[in-house]
Amino acid sequence: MSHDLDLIFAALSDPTRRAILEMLLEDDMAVTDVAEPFEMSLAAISKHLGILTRAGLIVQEKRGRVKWCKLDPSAIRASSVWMQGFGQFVELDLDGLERFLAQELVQD
Amino acid sequence: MSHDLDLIFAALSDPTRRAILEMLLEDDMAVTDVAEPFEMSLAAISKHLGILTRAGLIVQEKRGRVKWCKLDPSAIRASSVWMQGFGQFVELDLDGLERFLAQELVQD
DNA sequence: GCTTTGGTCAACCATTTGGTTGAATAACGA
DNA sequence: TCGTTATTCAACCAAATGGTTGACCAAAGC
Repeated sequence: MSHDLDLIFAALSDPTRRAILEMLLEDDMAVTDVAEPFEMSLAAISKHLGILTRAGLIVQEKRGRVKWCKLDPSAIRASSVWMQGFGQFVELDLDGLERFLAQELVQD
Repeated sequence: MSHDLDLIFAALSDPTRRAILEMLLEDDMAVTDVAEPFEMSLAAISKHLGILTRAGLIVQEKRGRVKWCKLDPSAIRASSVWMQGFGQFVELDLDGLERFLAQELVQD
């Protein structure tokens, strides 16, 4: 529950795990399907998913023999809040954020 | 120059380094002064500062025998931009961001 | 029931990480 | 010039990380 920034940032520091998060942005996925595009063992992916889960970045729910993985917004929000503590940085980023929000509106 | 998210998030995953960043938010500091509140060797802090520098989170500038450390916004911005890719998350965080921005206006 | 499918566990390995200490370097102050 | 201050370097260490493989368990499917 309490968002551990150590775990969150450590989880985000690995490119495989960031790629997994980006995949889950598209849709919820089963473990096997998450593993498919990567050139590493299923066990390795399973470990990565465990790290993402412990960091609170995803949740895993077992239905039948399939374990579904889906994004959990709360941890990303926690780290994002920490970053917002860097007021001057957020201020400097307003341009980018504005562009982003404009783009969001188009997509709706 | 190219912001390496691996390095940035790995740098942010250590509590000592996040504390250092928060200290530098107050003011630029010399290496010895950065080390003062921590119960670890100066060499260890020097390593942490190296990691923050390589991640692009701070810049170090030597004047005389003193090396000054200051925040560098660009890397935080890079990671923040990556997070913004998670559109649904940003959307969920807009309330907090609005409060933050309102607070910023008061401070000006 | 038996076989396949989905996923984890355990043991292992190489590499990286975060710390230590002691020596080295470089600039300032007297 | 000499000692002090600021900082890094090098060697070392224990623990964590990211991967492997093979055995294992549980749920379907035939």
